[in-house]
Amino acid sequence: MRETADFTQAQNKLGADHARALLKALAEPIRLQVIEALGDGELCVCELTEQLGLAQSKLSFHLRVLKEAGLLADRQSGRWVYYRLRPEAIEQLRGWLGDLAAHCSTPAETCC
Amino acid sequence: MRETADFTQAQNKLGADHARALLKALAEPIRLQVIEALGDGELCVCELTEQLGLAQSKLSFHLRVLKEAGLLADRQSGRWVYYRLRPEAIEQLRGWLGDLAAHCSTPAETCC
DNA sequence: AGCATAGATCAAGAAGTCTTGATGGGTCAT
DNA sequence: ATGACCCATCAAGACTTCTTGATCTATGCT
Repeated sequence: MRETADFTQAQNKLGADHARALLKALAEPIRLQVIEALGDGELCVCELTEQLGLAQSKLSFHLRVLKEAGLLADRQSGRWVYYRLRPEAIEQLRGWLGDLAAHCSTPAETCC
Repeated sequence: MRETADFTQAQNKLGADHARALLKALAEPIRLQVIEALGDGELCVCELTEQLGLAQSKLSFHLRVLKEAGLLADRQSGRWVYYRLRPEAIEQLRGWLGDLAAHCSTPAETCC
């Protein structure tokens, strides 16, 4: 199972695949650290590498996952690439979870 | 990385580990199907097996993951084990995501 | 042009997760 | 007590994802 789709475009309604990509992207400690590190504003890869103490290619791998899920946006400036959060993505996921929870209100019944 | 913790207890604040377990649990198509199937109310394993067309041991594996994440509760009655949703877990995750998004509001600054 | 730095990508191996089929424990009916 | 059924668990293999180190491209400096 490979995640190749690019979910960068903002959408009001999240498809199940996009939601899964977001969930999977967030369910990883390193990626969560990246998210938190970017909470204070945009950073370039070298700064992130240093702050998190990660190998460059490892960080690059996780940045790609986050970006493909739509959680990050990047911007090149000279030699540097700056990554920043797209909080809309988190909000979209929250909305999706809300819809999911809304489906879970029917009263129980017997089975078998 | 093995998830052994039992997050069944309701808590107002979600720890990062629990949040990750929830995210990971939801980021799987079969487990999502289970959640959706249980949206209409509690079902026993044999019903789920039939509805989703899954091998029994496969379903059992995923039920365990969902239960350990706190998304499901179970109840034994005679020979049958009934599983039901714990929508609080989804709400907790929504809350956690809200907190995460709240951290992402600081203005950008230069780096390197 | 030549060199240094930032970062992406790739291939191979390590680690994690899922699937499959077999086994075992508990409950009920006979 | 025997047998049938429901379900959990286990071990082995299949498949994904992550890590590591090397290589490659692009930018900018001298």
